[in-house]
Amino acid sequence: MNAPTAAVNSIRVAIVEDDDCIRAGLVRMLSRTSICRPVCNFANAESALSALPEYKPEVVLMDINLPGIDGVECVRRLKDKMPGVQFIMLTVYGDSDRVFHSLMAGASGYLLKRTPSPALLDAICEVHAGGSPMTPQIARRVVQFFQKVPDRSPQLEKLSPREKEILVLLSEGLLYKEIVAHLGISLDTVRTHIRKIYEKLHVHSRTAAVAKYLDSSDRFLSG
Amino acid sequence: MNAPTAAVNSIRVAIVEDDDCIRAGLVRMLSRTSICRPVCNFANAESALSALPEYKPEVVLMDINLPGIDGVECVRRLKDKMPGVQFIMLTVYGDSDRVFHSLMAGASGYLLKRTPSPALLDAICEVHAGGSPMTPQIARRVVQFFQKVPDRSPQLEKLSPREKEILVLLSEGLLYKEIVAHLGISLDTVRTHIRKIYEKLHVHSRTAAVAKYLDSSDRFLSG
DNA sequence: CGCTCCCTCGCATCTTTATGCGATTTTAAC
DNA sequence: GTTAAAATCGCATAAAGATGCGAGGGAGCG
Repeated sequence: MNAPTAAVNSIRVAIVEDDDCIRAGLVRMLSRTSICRPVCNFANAESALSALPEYKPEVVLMDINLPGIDGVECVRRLKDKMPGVQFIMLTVYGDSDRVFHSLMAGASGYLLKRTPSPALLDAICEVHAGGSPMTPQIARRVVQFFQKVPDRSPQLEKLSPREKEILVLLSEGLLYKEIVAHLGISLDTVRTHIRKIYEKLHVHSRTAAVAKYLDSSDRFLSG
Repeated sequence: MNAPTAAVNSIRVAIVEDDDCIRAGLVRMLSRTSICRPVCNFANAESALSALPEYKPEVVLMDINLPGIDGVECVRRLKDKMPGVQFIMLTVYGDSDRVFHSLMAGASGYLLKRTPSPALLDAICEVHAGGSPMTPQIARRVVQFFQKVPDRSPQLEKLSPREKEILVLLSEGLLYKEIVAHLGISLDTVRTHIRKIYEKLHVHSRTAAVAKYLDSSDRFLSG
């Protein structure tokens, strides 16, 4: 099974890349394998946006730097129309901001353009199988995101258990009277607790307290 | 240069793993290369916490499942004492919650125990070079974090640019009058915008709006 | 025992928000 | 060239929130 002809079960791949040379190279590379098949390719986001969906690719290789509409925005719009399609971003270097914007736009993988062909093929398979291929360098950028809150806010730790409990309810948008109903205490008691919370967090409004709370702890997880 | 003897410039690796068999296997494997060198190994977190720092490892392979203090907590405490050391978590399968807890505790890599030896060695080098090796499956878990609102909050997208702008200010805890000063518009205009925001988000208080906003979009990035 | 902290409750007052019902202008879309 | 949406402003009223002052009961500590 080394025939370069398109296998029926090969992964349908689309390419969006403005450099003619690189684009042709990718097409050629994909054509030489049986696991992938280039079904279409575009030199800019505009043409990809209008014509790419017709080809029903399963995986899209997307250059992040495109003239006009850039790769991130292109992914955002395409992902909206084709939620099941997997996008791999290609970039010349790991631009931190764009990594996140791409991931948030719906991309699943993030590779450097100088990735060798075999690794790129692996990545296409991985992303097609539900993984998120990315270079360790780029992964580190992502990982650092989860580490940037070293000591979950010193002020927050000064709150008493009851105060933390109420702060959580505040952050969920409950009215004072709803907190009253929820905790079975009087309105004035709620006021007193919140007053203390404000003192300890050095704020003067509930939204500021909530902002400080949500901004300085693991709003990510349950515990 | 195939001598199993410790090279001077080899990466100093520590191992924390409660399964004697696996631990011995890792030590043996690392001993057979010139790029790494096992400098110590422990069967539980407690002994690692007290003795590991003395050996000054550069990379630590940490089993996530340990009796008593678990691997995540162990990393948290060790990372506190040795910020420059890189930790790679080892797990039998990709447990979603623990992935994040590990990353937040300070781990940089996350691999499955069944990772083949060459790949594990690569990972040690990568983490030592500032990367974050992880399997594509685990990377996907991390990536999904940035996408966890598949259609990034339908309601939020209905907001006009100005409304989004004001919502951001609201979420930072600014008073109406502060928003007035910030945007150079009248108090009543701010009211009108916020009224529309409430309508579109189906809420009736600023905190509820902020909660909805922070809970369903990119609180991560600038724009 | 006195001290401190937490949780509870009350009253009074002032500020901030929420919302109903308007309006005009500009710009983009059909 | 009408329609629609966005951004701007105004007035009025009612609800919610912020804050000052005070106070009693219980848990824990030196």
